[in-house]
This record gives sequence, C-alpha cells and structure tokens, in this order.
Amino acid sequence: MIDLKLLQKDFENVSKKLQRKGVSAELIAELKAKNEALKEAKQAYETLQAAQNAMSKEFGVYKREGKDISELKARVDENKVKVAQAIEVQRQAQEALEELAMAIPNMPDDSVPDGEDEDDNVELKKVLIPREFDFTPKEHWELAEQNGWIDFERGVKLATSRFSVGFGMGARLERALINFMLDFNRERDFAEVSVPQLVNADALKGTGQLPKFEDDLYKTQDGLYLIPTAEVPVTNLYQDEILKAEDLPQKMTAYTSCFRKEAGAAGRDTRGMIRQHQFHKVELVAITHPDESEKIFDEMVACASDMLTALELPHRLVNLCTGDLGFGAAYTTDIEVWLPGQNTYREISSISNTREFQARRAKIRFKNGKKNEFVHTLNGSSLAVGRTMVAIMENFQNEDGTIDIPKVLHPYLGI
RNA sequence: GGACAGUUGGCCGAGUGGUCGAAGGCGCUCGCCUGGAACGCGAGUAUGGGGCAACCCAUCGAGGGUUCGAAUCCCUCAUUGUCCA
Repeated sequence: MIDLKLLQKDFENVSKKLQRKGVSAELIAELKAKNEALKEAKQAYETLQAAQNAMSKEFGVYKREGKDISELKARVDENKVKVAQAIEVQRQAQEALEELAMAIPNMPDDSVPDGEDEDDNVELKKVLIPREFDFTPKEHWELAEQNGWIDFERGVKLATSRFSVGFGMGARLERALINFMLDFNRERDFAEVSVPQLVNADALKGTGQLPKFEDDLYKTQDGLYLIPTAEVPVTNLYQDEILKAEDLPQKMTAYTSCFRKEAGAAGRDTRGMIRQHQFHKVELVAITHPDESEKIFDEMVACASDMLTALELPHRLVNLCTGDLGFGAAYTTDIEVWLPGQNTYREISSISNTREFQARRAKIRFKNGKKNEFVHTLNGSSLAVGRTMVAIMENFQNEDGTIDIPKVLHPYLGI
C-alpha cells in the first residue's frame, strides 16, 4: 500500500509517480479525498466517544455517592445514538478508502524507464555468449518428448492443459536443480525455509496478490489459496511483527511449487513448459532495513545471475519499464535466459524491491531506536525450475537430440 | 468427529462489571552506589491512530452481542493443550 501520509504531504509528486504507472489522476485525487473523509469521520467519532467515556466514568461516581442517575442516563442515551451513527459513517469511510488504496500499485522508482510493455524494457547487460549451433536447434518440447523426460499428454489426462509429468531424467533433473539452487543460495547466506503452500487471504493481501488479482489464484473450499509464489508465505512470516533492528536483514530462500491460473495468458506459450499452472521455483526473499534494501537487491540479482553462469546458461539482465513492472514493485530486474530453440531470451527470474509497499500492507516493522518503522521487502526467483530445465534442454542439446548436463549438476545426479 | 481446559504487555503471571492499558515478577534502559563489576536502591519500559502540547480514541486471540460502562457476562469463529472416538 502506498504511504497515505506522503500522499497528503506531497500530493503532486506522488500523483506524478503513480500516473507513470498508469493510475489516473482522478483516481489519485479520489484517494486523497477519501483519506481526508476518513480522517474527518474519525475525529467526529472520537469526540463523541470521548464524551461517552467521560459520562460513563461519572456514572460510577454517581452510583457510589448514591446520586440520582436519571438525568445523566438520559444524556448518555442521547449521545449513544450519535456515537452509533458516527461509527457507521467512519466504517463506510474506512471501507471506501481501503477498497481504493489496496488496489493502487506501488510508486515506480525514478530509475524505472517509461514504457508500455516488455518491448520497452531496457537491457542492462548480457552474460555469457550464446553457443553457435552447426545444426538447427530444436525447441524444448520436442527434446523433452524425444528423450522421454516430459509427458505433456499425461499431464492433461491427470489434470488439464498446462500440466505435465516428468519421467526418468526429466524428474531427476528437476530434483537436482532444486537441491543445487537451494545449496547455492545458502552459500550466499540465504537461510533455507520450508513453508506452507496454501495460505489464507491475509497473507495474500500482505504481499499484494489480493484483492486485485484473485482471478489468477486457485482457491480451496476452505477459503485457503494455493500460493502463486513462495514470496507470499515467506514474506508473510513476519506479518504483523516488530523485528529488532539487529535481526535485519532476514535473507531467506525457499523451494515451493507455485500455482497460477494464468487467467490473462490465454493463447500464450500453450506449448511446452514455459507457462504451466503448477511449476517449481526456488525463491529469494529479504526483509531489510530501509537503508540496506538496494544493496541487498544487488546481491539477489547477482545471486540469480551467477547461478545461471554456474549452469553455463547465457542470459541477460533487463530493467523493467513502468508498463511491465509488477503491482508491488518499486523497481524490478528481470533475468532472461537464452533459448536457442526459440531464438530469443525468456524470463527465468524476476527480482523486485517493493520497498515499504508490502511491509505496510503486512505490517512488518522494526524498532529503529524508539520508533517503529516499516522494513523493506524484496523477492526474486532463483530460479524458476521448469524454465531452467527448458534452458538446459535447448542450450545443451546435441544434433542427435540427446542432452548434456551442466557440470555443476553432475554431483546431484551421480554422474 | 466429541469432551474439557487455555489464549492478557518482550517473557512469566494476576485480574469475574467502573478508579484496569492492566498488580507482581523477570528481562531491558537510565541514574545512584563501585577502582571496575555483581548485589542493592530509585526512575522508566506495549502497539496503532489524532493533536504543537495537555491530552484524546482504539487494542487483553478475532468478530459480534448485553450494558451508561466489558480483560471480566453471552454468542460465533480461530488457535493451543489434554482426554475420548
């Protein structure tokens, strides 16, 4: 959630920044008006309630002294009606404000380039030079089927489209990658955590998936949701807590399955395992002191990029433009891996600094001296496991369709 | 699934209708004491919101109700423990 105090104090600036993110000026003005309306309603209620409380105290005195209370009770009863009305006004103002505020995205950092969509993202750097093929490289689904690694049809049989089944090396490689990634991250001081893969609505509100993106989530009959990313349970570990300054930063890594309806992606990446309803991902999450978040962001980007380098996978870093930036992010670096079969770079990791945006929603604070302040939260994939498999298949393929395994994974596969 | 018992501040723990945002203890902070420390003594020590401030509002697992007034009574839910199936 954006800082409503800042909105009041520096309306022009906040408005300008949010408009870069596509929020209309009218909506921002409305947010300010609703915030002011709530403040007014609160003050009205509190004044009446203070009177009510004072009279109630008097009541005790009257009773003790055996005085006649009928006149006092009449006054109190009269005020009570007003209090009830004021509460209702405040409740409505609160609801109206929250509904609006929760649907407003984070302000993009000044460093975020303007742009419509992914075509306007700015390349920061390339790492490793893609290999030259002396044959036409195949796409991963062909290789996956040829090697018997992935069975797409049986995935559909068991569930529906966008599900797949791993067999043999297809299954083993997945597990090897997960272990490799977790070990790699742990060596860089990201502590491993194992978290629930179903969460409640509060957790999803905390990280920003709810209320706006409910359509993309699988929901159970008990009101729990399957997580779309480990970012949700890991970040919310500290929901509604006040951390000690010396406990920061909290750097964590977690492996989970991720579940997404991909509601807005009809027709995109329908073949292969680029865009599945269920996929595996190793995630990095950091909870930091505000002064430290940019430094740790760089660490996270380096961690994911170095992991790809260790896997010998060519990739590039791009700075997301305003149009491609996620709801909660102040700025994001995507890492795109080279896919020779598709002859293009595709996203394999996305690292974001949300600054206070999630911390304010999830009420994650720390003691800064005497004062409680919001932490900064960051998250990033390192890496999406399925897409890493895709990248390995396409980059390590031989002319006969066999696939080599990156050296760094050999110990994990007993080769 | 059923029965019973819990859920109070950083922690432990008292509190069954008003002076309770909450005794007492531990911990922590500051001061005194000391060559320095321990001990001892004194003061302070929840969170959010509003106000320059005095101060005001809210919060005792969550939500609702009774009442002029609820940590305390009633209802629902969550959760923990123990026992039963």
